[in-house]
Amino acid sequence: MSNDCEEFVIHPDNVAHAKKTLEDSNPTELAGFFKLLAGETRIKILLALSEVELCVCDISTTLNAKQSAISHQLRYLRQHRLVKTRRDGKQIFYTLEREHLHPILAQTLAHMKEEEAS
Amino acid sequence: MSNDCEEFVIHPDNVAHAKKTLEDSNPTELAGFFKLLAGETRIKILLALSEVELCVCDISTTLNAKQSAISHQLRYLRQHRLVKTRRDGKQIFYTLEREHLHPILAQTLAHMKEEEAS
DNA sequence: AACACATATGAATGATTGTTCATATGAGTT
DNA sequence: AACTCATATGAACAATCATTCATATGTGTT
Repeated sequence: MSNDCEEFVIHPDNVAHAKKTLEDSNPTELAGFFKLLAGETRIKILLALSEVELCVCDISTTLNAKQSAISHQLRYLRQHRLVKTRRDGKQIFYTLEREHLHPILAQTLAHMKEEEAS
Repeated sequence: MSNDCEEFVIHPDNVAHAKKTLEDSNPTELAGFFKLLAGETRIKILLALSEVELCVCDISTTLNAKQSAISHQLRYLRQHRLVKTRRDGKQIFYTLEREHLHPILAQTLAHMKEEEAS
């Protein structure tokens, strides 16, 4: 019935090392960051914005998705500083907030073309 | 009532460009990849394995999590070729499958230390 | 001021994902 | 062969997340 392995340390050195590695990182933040990129709609938005500025309307046309779905995702991206907005009349234009773009994401977006091109 | 913006193209050039960018990438695959990293438990497992080999028991001790939760996540990581296994008697040891580790993830794991250390 | 358009948002619904419990499998030990 | 330990897995449940619909806000136009 019991699974005592959780009460004994089987490989103390490795476990100690792994625990230290964990403590030295920030898994929660990391996972949170990847969650942003883990949605197809959000990734599409980021890719769509990777070279041009688009208004909400353009984005929903591009992705062929409902305006409100896009708006909700944009809010999420906005809150996490991945995109920024500019109002022009009735329209609101979105661009990538490149300064806040985690180097990892920047690289990813860059990588994409190369890989797909080959 | 209507929101016609989805039927008219507001900024044709930008939309065309964005559509092309989208077609040239693979958003579904990309999102799928990030989904792997978007779980706190999975990221912790990957971090824990980043420098040492661990058996399932060690991992659940390290993360202070239930064995079956870990096993389920390990299966997921295995299926996606992020980790590989080696059996030694009753125990099964997990290591990162570095060859299959997407460059993005490899960099991320490398980055971590540097950033947290500073 | 009334209207139309672009975007945002709240609430509800549906889909996806993670964890748990119970149990199965497979290896070593007696 | 019976038993124990380590891991895996199926099914149920809980939690999280994305999308929809209805409606609100804010801007420009008549």
